Amino acid sequence: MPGELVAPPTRAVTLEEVARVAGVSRATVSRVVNRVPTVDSSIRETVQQAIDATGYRPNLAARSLVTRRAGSVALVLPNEVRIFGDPFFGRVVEGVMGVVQPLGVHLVVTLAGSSTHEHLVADLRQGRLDGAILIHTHTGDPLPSMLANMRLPVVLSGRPMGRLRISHVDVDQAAGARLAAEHLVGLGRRRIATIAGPLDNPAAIDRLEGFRAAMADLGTVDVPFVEGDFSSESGARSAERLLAEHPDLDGLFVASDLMAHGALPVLRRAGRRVPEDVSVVGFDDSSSALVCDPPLTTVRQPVEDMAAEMVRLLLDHIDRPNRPVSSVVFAPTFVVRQSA
Amino acid sequence: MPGELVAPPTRAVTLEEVARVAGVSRATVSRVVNRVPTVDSSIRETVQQAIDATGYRPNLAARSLVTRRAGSVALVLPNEVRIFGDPFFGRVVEGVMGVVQPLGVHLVVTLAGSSTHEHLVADLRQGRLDGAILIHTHTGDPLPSMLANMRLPVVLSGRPMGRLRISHVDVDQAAGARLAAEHLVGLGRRRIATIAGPLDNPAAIDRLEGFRAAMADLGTVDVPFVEGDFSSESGARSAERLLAEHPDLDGLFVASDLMAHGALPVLRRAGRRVPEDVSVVGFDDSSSALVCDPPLTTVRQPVEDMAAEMVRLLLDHIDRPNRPVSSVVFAPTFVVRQSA
DNA sequence: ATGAAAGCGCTAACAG
DNA sequence: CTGTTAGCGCTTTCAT
Repeated sequence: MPGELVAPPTRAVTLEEVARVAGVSRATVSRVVNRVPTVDSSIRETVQQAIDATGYRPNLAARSLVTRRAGSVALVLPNEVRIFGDPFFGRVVEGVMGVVQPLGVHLVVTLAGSSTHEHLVADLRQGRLDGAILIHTHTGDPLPSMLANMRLPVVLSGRPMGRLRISHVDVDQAAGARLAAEHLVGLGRRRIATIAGPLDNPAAIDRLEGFRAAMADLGTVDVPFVEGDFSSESGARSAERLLAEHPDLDGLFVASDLMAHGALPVLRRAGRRVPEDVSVVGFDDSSSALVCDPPLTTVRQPVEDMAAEMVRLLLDHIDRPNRPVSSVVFAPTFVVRQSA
Repeated sequence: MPGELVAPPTRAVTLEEVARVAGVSRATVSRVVNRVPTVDSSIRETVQQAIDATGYRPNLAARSLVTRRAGSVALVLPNEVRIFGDPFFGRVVEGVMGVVQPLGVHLVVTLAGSSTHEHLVADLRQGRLDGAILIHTHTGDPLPSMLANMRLPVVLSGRPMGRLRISHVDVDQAAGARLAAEHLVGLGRRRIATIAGPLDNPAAIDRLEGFRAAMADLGTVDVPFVEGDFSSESGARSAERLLAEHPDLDGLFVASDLMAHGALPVLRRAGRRVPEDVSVVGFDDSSSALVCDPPLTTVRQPVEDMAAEMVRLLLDHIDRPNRPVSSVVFAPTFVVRQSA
């Protein structure tokens, strides 16, 4: 009966039916589906054929009801995603999807915010969500500690503030800043300044401190800096201030590509050519680094890899509730383009 | 016993327990939870108190098993999200979340791609997903027609190619292009050209045709154009070609902000000041419009509203499987910044 | 208006 | 190694 297999069955196929077709019990079919090793291979064969013939697909709701596993994890994005246009996001999603999708695990996206928190906690506790990945959680955000205290599976991007014990993934911020310092100094720059991120943010702190430490090692103990907020607009404002206070500036390390993106036009309008008059180095290697004029030399974070590692950690926490907290730190790389 | 209510219950509260506490049957509690009107108000009251006291939350898996509703919808993003850095994405998610979150519906994000297609179709058919929103689906992508043929709830962003009958929401592309044309001509520009998007894309086609039609109405029948691919890099290449072929260019309509972003530096390096020598108008009002130098005058799509409308349409399709296909078209607005 | 009971499709003891 | 059985927590007739 050609055509029968391609036509969508009106009614979903159940374990029961497969069992009937294969002439075995539901339990056996279930074992085959779940790859339980202790099944006679000839029976397994028969069952598999019945599965293929019927087009059986497990009903996840039913499974979820008994296993108490939802098969979905939350990705909690900072609200700034919309404000700043989030150049990061695509890379994060890609990295996460790479591991989650082959497993058939759903990625539920959520925007941080108090009303979300309640839903998130409820969903996690109800078992509608198995765990959560928190991206760039805001300082003072109670969510990380709340989830950690409830012993719910959670992984953070970036180190947590304070002494919170939560699994997280980070890039070696200080090492990245050092790469920038070495490059700038290696270029012969001597009047180097930096635009930092918001200093209530661990990543911003680590980049600034790391940069200063590296510069000190390279012989410069005093590095002028101004604090931005990671937005392109704050990059512009900060560059203006820096230029006013240090007109002889010849090197600039900007703690995010987005801020660098904002700083570049300011430099240009002030008559400074990049990279001839001042070399500028960014951080992230986000998509905005490429659309900068000139294209930005920057410290690259392996965001996709980091995101993939976050899910892996999370899934492990889900599988082994008593798994100890752990953190993994990735090495940054340096991407030389035209701005330095 | 202070502290008892705040401590997370080890075991989830079930309907059964609430029923016991309230002294009624499970069915009654279920009715209260689901706001069935035919419940005596005093009983409803009692039950509600029991619910509050126990901190009861329905188990969605159990509910889903019987209602055959997953309570989650998919958001299928184009793969280019990662390549182009997707300035759109934040706005789409925000719009969707605005309607989905209060309803407790989960948004499952997916990246377009053949391996995704199988999963998506399977999930939809098994009821693990209630419907799907397809963003900027690629031309020739079989997914839209596949889902439509299976009569699964689906909504598209942008009009479908061909004669496919699928619910969708779009912005009035031609009207947007007309706004650009009128602005440019109103500025006194007479040597106007345009950088189009990929012409296998409905939006790109509509913008180009709309622009030409408007220009014709304004007295110019021949508008030079070159075809880009919506990426910033193609914007740069296209601007180069246009400048080479039409050095006297004084007005430019670029079919996406990202391409305009790429075109601007090319103009500058060619010695053309924007907006003094050439006025440029973009399309989208994505985040990249703001980081352009100078900030981009552009045609704004009400992306958040459009996204919200997409979910509303989708949820309606889910609720009423025989609901007729419909499309809603939003009016663009014009945002004057400094590039024109 | 409320309760009793059936059953959604699946997994997991427990026997055999 | 396989089958039987008992639920998982909820909604929904069907009686009452």
